[in-house]
Amino acid sequence: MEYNFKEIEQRWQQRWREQQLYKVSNNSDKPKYYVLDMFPYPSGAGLHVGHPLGYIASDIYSRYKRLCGYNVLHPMGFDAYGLPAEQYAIQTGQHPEITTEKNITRYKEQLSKIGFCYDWNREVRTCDPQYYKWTQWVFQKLFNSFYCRECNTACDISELVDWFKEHGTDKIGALGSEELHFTADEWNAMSEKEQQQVLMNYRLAYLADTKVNWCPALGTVLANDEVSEGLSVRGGHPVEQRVMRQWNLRVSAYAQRLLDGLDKIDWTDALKDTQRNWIGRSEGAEMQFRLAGTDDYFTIFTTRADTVFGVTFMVLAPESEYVQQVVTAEHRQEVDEYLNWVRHRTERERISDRKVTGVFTGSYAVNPLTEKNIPIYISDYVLSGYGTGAIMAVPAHDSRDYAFAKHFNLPIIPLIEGADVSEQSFDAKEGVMMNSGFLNGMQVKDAIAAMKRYIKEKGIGKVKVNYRLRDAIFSRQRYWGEPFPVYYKDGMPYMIPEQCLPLQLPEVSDFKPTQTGEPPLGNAAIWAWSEAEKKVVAKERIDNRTVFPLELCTMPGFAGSSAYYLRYMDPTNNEALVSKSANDYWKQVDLYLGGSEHATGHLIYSRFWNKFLFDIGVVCEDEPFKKLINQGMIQGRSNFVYRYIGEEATGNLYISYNLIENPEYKGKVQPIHVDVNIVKNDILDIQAFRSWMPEYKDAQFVYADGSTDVDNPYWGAATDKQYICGWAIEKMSKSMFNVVNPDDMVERYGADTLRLYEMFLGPLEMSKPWDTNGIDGVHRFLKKLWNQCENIVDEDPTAEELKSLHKLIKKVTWDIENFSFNTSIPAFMIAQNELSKCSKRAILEPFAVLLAPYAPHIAEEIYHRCGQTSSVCDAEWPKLNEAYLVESMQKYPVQFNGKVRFTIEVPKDTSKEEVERAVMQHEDTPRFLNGATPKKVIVVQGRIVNIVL
RNA sequence: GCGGCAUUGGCGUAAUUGGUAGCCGCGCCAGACUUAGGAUCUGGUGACGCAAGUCGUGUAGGUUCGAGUCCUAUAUGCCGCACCA
Repeated sequence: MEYNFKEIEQRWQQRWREQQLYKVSNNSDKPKYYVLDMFPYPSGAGLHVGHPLGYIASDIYSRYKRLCGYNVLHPMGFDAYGLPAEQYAIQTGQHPEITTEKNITRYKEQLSKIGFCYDWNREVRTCDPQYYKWTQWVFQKLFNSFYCRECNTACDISELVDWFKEHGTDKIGALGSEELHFTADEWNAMSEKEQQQVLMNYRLAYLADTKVNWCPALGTVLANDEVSEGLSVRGGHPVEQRVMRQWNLRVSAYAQRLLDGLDKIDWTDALKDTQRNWIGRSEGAEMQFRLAGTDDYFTIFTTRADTVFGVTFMVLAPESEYVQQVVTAEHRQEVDEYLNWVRHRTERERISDRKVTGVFTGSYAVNPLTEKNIPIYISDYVLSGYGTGAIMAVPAHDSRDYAFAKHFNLPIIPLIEGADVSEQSFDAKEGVMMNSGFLNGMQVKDAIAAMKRYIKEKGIGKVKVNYRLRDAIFSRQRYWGEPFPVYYKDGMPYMIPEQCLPLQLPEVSDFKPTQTGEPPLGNAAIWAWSEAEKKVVAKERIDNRTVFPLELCTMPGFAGSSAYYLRYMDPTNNEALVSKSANDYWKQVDLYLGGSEHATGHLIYSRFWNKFLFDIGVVCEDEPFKKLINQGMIQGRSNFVYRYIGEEATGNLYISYNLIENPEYKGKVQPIHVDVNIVKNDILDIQAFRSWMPEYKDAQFVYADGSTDVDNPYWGAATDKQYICGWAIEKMSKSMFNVVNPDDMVERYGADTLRLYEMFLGPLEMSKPWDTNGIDGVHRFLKKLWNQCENIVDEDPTAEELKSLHKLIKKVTWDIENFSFNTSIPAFMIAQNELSKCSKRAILEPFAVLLAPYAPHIAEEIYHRCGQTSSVCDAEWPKLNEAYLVESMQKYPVQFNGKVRFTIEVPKDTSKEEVERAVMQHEDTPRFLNGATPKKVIVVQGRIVNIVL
């Protein structure tokens, strides 16, 4: 009978739906296991064949865990807020809600065809008010919290208020943007607004004038991880720096905990390194330098305290607050010109053009150790956002300072013995100190420690740890996002009452930003907050006494994705983000699968968000994702034809790829992308090409063998000749005609084949190109298996058959537990081949269970042919019996992986002959050898390691 | 510049972790069945050699009885961070 995958797959998918087979309960005696995929953003283009890779892997693992007796949570949802939907709305006038809904429907349709075991009852969508209610709720909690350095946890802001009432800022443990100083009396005398301004300095979600990445093309600000090389990650538009009043999240407060937490979780080293890098902890010292001729000091940060004796000048960032204090009258004009020039440079210019620039301020600082006066410069190579925005320059041992010193002809004092600084600086932290007073003769490492002690004793500085991690900018000047549950009274933000959440996204007349430069929510007619009525009312009613303006920005994409894994635990709860009992049961995500592109975005924010929720007692685990695997990207594999563009070219002639280097064609061909769907194994389907696009209707070819149909009026007859296409690995994209759609694959080969083939392509974590050639191989395997299962009989299996089965059990179990899914498919093929004559129930039933995670539809079918009435999903994972392997080895010794390995002890210096004799006499030997003579015995100093038969 | 990962037949890859390198698949070659095949089945397929055999995991060294696997350099490619003091 033919393998009718379409019928089988549809029938089973329907039955799974009807029986709610994948519905998961929060009450179970079974141990829990939580497998999560990073939920997709439903774009208009639909899924391509690369998207399901991770989903298939997680589905295999989920199904395996279920077969092993776990209660497995494996949900799916949609990250539905975001820029593309809104930009589409601006272009077409369609409401993003409608397009998003349409895209989600399409995604679900595509996903369901592949046969995933999601519990769709738990689906979440970030744009659903019942979902974003809790995003807004967490935001309010962040607003009402501060970070306590002493207890290392987030605390309620009311505790801080109580402290201020009693003690002012004395012995304050709260972490703030700036260090403030006031007494209890001063606090109590402050107005409501003044107090609110002070508290803003400590809140975990706070409003501040921040230097932001402003993207004019997108009309919004972007977070650091959304910008790369001065361009927006989405769309690649230029980004400029601007100071704007924005919501921020005090992620930096959690820098150390985010770093420490990495040691407790099972992520790859690569990903942990990326996060460590992003957090960027560096230990150093803050030092005070006196401004010459005054009693004013300013503070710098350095990791090379040992090099103070080599400081020959100072540099301030252009934005540094010290600048105005330091610049002298005669240098003011020059400095202002420079500052102006710097301000008008875009981020991109600054990155691409790194020539040395700077200006002298006219002032001098005093080196605290040499007591010498050193000039103070301003230069944009010093960043205002890191450390204190001021540095001490050590040109001999820092390449940037070196370049600056050379340019301005400043002295360079080497501090390390043997370091040649005539051509370049010596940046390595190694060697013996010289020219450094009491540090002379010390190793660099010891010198750093000694200097830190020294500056602490002398009171000229202190040990300090700095982090590169900045606070996250949390405002977006866009429509399609979560509204802030915030209104403004007297210029200060206030939270709308918790019981009024969610604050629903209003209708607007236009999604574009308003002409006044306000975000699109400025177009909403009904967008004001009535304190008395506790509800949203018409904007025209704003009087700033009882009715107040609401916040016009929306939250960024990462807001909704930061806690979605918690919502799956308890998706319909209207009383809490997640109930205590649900959270206690599911705890944290055991296995998280997704792309590594989220390493410094979502995966940092989510950990921050979770740690905060842990601090305030909402969740019981400090880390959200116990184990994380990054699946590789699937790239496209494009095909090309080569149009002849030499003299006498008609623009109609295409040269076979193998000929394009020939002298007559070399340099005279132009590669043109051709649809990969009309190419097989790099051979072009001539007829399909001619009808692909009108311009190729009369295409003529020089074929692989050099023959041509240029002069052949009946070129249609030449289709038995081969035209070879070139190929390249590129991003999968419509414009390159290399997009392969999973629906097409399911249509042609079935979901089971697609699932197997995606795993077969290579290791999960590796990036690899999609190449449809080769899918036939795994499809053939399923067809053969299908035919083998036509008439299943109840006979006792032979030892050989049991051996094949148990070999497979061992292999597949090991593979899944080690996420080595690609190596299971060869094992299945070998086993099928070995068992091709076998149609016994006792073999095929466990075989079906082993196959079920990979190819669930055909596995169900085989399982039922074996007489089972329940789903294969509720079967038990086959038990491995090594005895079958050993027992069969006695009968078929040579067949056990072709290799037998065991160890026996023999005295040292035993000759090879004696060893061989010892092997033959060893009690284990007969079992393996069965009378045969070993072909080769490998002896290792007193031990036998290998016996080859 | 710093950090991470990779490099094995014509191609994707495997080698359970230091033990016969190349499993499985694609492609290719040969054969079978076909009126026919972009169908199916069987066999072969790292290189050199008629052969026995020799050589082979980017390159060069090292550790080891034994290295694709460990160490040290080096080259190439990919990824992340980057004027972070």
